[in-house]
Amino acid sequence: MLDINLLREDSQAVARALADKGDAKAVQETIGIVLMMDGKRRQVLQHTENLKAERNRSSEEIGKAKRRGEDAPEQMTRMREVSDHVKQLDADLKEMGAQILHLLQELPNLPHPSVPAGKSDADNVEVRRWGTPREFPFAPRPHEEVGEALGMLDMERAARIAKSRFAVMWGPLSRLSRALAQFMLDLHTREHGYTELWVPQMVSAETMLRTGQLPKFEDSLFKTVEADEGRTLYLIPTAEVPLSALHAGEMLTEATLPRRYTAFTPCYRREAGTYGKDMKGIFRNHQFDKVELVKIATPATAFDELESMVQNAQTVLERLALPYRVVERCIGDLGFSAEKGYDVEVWLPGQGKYREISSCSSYGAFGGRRGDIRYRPAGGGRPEFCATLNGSGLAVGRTIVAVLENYQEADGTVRIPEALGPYMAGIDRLTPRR
RNA sequence: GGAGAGGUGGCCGAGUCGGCCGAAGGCAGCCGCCUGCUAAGCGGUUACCCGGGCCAAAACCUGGGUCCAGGGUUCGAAUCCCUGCCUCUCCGCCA
Repeated sequence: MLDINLLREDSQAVARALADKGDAKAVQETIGIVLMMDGKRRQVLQHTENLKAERNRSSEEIGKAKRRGEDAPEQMTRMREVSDHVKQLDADLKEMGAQILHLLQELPNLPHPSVPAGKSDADNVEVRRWGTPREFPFAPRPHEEVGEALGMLDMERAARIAKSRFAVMWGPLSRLSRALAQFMLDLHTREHGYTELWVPQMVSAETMLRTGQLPKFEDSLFKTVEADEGRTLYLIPTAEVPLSALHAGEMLTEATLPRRYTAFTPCYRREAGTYGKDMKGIFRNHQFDKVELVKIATPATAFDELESMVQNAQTVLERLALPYRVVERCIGDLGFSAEKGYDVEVWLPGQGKYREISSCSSYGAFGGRRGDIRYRPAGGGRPEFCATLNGSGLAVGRTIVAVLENYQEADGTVRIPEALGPYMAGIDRLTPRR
């Protein structure tokens, strides 16, 4: 959520900055309405506060009179009217405030000036590349073929017991999944300074609102059905949701910042509107595992924290010897809440492309304001909103895809990356089961 | 599932028969004094949010709101009533 003061001070600058991020006209319009309503609300607010001041004064006088043993019937009658009036005005104010808040929440974050221009992911800017894609003496196959040939990836039975876009992994492949998650968590907690958390995988509608998932992305969430409709729980689409909601409404002390959290959870996504896209295998499924990284920092350090977070994600791929590139997302591809962000894309020989395996974003104070996470500055002074960041470190499902494709051999076997040695109980190669 | 207790400032905690309570006291923080260092001690100070004034901004002044949340009673609610959420204790039950 943007700071409304930004709009009051220079709405044109905000409108210009947001022009490329969404529907420029709609944004312009929203800003106009917000300012109009804000002005009106403040007028009513002043009026109301004057009445309240009068009421407070009067009530005090009445109190004093009563203690003297006197009575003040006329005053009480008059204040009764004032009170009724105030009640009505308060209700109006509440309504106006809610509307303004609602509109404010529809405005996306301002892109940082360093973010490259552009409309879609096609305009993202490659910032670095690591590793050399392996030369195959045969045509490398896509992961679903490799997995199915191994007899370890079973999309058919998964579709039968659930529906399409679900998977069953057998034996050593299943173990590979677990090994990858374990490896990533160990890396981030032991070497990158993150604290591992175990969090709810279902959260309240309120939490979904506070983390920006609702109302916009209702279509892409799975929700549960409960007897009490008011308490519907949603399955998390990413651990970012519970992690970034963790300190909602809290006041942190600067000395404890930045907080670096990581959590391994399944993620559930409806993937509505993606029919026909990445239909094969486990690249885009309704359920997948992910190790998530979340940071809560001071706004001043947010960009440094973003850079180190990307580095943390890269390290996972480097240890697994998987070639990747990093692109900086352009304004159009930045997303609603981000002020700056990078995607890490892993090389997939089966597709002959680099594909996203991690997305790291800095939300800045926009995230802290929306989630109401503040900190008290070290030297004292007024509380400030924290900056929030998040990134994948990494999506386990897609890492499996990358391993299957990059480590496949002509004979249909798949080698296990060396870094996973300690986690695979001596298995160094996946060989077809019979 | 049954019975009871409770949710107060960064933290702990007091709030009597509704008014003099944004709230005693403590801890922690900050400023100053003192002290070879440290520890201790002494004095002062510190809630948050939103308007308005002033204004480049802060400070400051001023008004309002906030004692889990939402309603209600009342001239006036941290204090009374209702609902919800959460926590704790005891009993039962299940793992």
